[in-house]
This record gives sequence, structure tokens and C-alpha cells, in this order.
Amino acid sequence: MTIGKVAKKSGVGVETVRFYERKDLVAQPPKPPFGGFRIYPEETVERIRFIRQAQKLGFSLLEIKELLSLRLDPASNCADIRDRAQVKLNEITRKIVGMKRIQTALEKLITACPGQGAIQVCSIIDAIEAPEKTKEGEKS
Amino acid sequence: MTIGKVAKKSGVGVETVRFYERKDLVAQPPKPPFGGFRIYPEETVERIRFIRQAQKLGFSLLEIKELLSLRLDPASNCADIRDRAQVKLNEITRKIVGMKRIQTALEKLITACPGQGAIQVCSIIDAIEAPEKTKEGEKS
DNA sequence: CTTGACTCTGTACAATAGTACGGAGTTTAT
DNA sequence: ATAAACTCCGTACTATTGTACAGAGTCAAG
Repeated sequence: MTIGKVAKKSGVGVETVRFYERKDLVAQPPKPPFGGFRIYPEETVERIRFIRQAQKLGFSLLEIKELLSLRLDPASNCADIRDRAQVKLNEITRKIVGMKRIQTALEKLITACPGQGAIQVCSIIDAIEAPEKTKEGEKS
Repeated sequence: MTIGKVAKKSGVGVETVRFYERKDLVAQPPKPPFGGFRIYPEETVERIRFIRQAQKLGFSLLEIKELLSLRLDPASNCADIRDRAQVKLNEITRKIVGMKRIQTALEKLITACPGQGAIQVCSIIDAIEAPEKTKEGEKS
């Protein structure tokens, strides 16, 4: 596959593929020694698709690079990989908790909506500032 | 409160507060008519804290602005707010699903780790590329 | 074997999200 | 009442994540 095919199959522009190469997010295949174009494996398409999906979930390219470096293969130190995976898992779990708070706040807002007058219910801000709401008097 | 206090309480720099003002993410209080510094309400601190938390969850400032505009108060059209909240809710629910896929992939990688030889189990990529794995036959 | 499409390299431009700084005005602590 | 600390305003610089383009080389179809 040439770079144009990779770009088309993964839904990005050629320039974006090259950009990811410069950033070492995908490997650049060697140039054929007697002229011609670089040949890309199918794997590159999968990596780029992963990158784009992960970006939509809010990961930066640096974070994605870290995620992509977590592979159990014969060449990697198992304990090291596992520790780094655990760190990433903790981060992601925290993110999911935060997202769920916003999700809950939106659900509350939607259900509160049709039956109210002037109550000023449920600014989204409460979704995240959740602690500190009951400083004294009522316990959680 | 002057801007420096706001910055300190919300954990950002003064320049960042001004930046958010320029972007209309927080309101800029009026300048006292006969000289002096602007006075900020506590609410500004809460908004900035929300902004920073939401950013950590992967929302852009534009998305955060949209979230912050979803408030049930007497001045807003209830049906409009509800519809926009529903759109945001769908987006966030989809994000949570995607994050959970990565979470599961990391968990699998971590548990697979201690007892393997050369299996090349569980690249994170599988977390997202889940569909499309078996289109025809078993040759891959 | 020419033409058009594609690749390669390098550089430049763009949007988002800040961060830094200069110079003037204001407040406050000593 | 003066110096330190802070505010205000504008501009400019940074990093991330791309996009665009110029000019030369390469490939493949008619």
C-alpha cells in the first residue's frame, strides 16, 4: 500500500499520515533502495484509526503514544508494561468517573426541565464541584 | 475579590482568567466607574474550576462553553435547553462507552501479563477496532 | 512515450489554548 | 508618602495538532 491508500482507508489526509510519522505515532516504512515509493502495511491503517478514535475520547497524541506503546510482545518487559498499563488504567477510570458526573448532571437537567418555574436547578457546574456541597449539617 | 485572588483560588494564572474572559467563558465584571480594580464574584472561581476539570476529561473550550450555557434559569427557553442538553448527553454517553472499551483492554492486558510467553496478546488497538475483526474466513 | 496522478521533502500557515512581558495606573503596608 | 505589590491593556511568543503548497521525482494508463 502507498501512503495515499493508507490515508484513504484510515480516513485522514496524506499530510496527517506524515505528521504522525514525524511524531513517531506510526512507523515510516523504509524507502525502496533503488527508487520508488514507500510500502505501508495494513497495521498502519489500524494504528491511525485507533489514534483518531482515541482523540475523539479526549486523549492527546502524547497519551495515545503511551497507550500504543503498551503491547505484550516478546520484546517487551512484562512487569514494566503492566505497571505502565496500571497507571493508564487509573487515569482512564478517573476520567470515566468525571464523565459520569457530567452525564448525571445532564440527565437531571433534562428531567427537571418540563416541570419548573424559576428554580435555577442544576447548573452543570454542580456536576464537578460535587464535593464541598455539604460543608456542615448534612453528611453524605 | 480581585483577579489575582480569583486566579489563586481557582488554581490558574491571572493571564488565564483574562484569556477565558476574552473567550467569553467567564464574565468580565465592569470596571468601577471612578477608577479602581474589577471586583469578581465567587461564581467565577467555580466556573474556572469547572472549566479545568472538564478540560481534563477531554472537552475543548468550545464544548465547555456549550455545557456552561445549559442552565435552567428564568431567562432561558426550557425546550431549547433540554434539546441541547440531550445532544450533549448523547455525546458524553458515547464517549463513556469508548473509554470503557479502552479500560477493558487495559484490564485484560494487565491480567494477561504475568502468565505469558510470546503470545502478542491484547494490543490496545483491539479496544477500538472491535468491529470488522472477522469479515470472511480466518486468514489474517 | 507522454500525460496525469501520485509520492517525497521541506517549509509555511492555521486554530486552539494558553504564557509572558512592557508600561502605565492603583492599592496598600510601612 | 513612598515602595512593593497588584491591576490593566495590548501585543507577542509558545506548544499542540494539523493543513497547504512548491518543486522535483516516480508510476501507470492510453
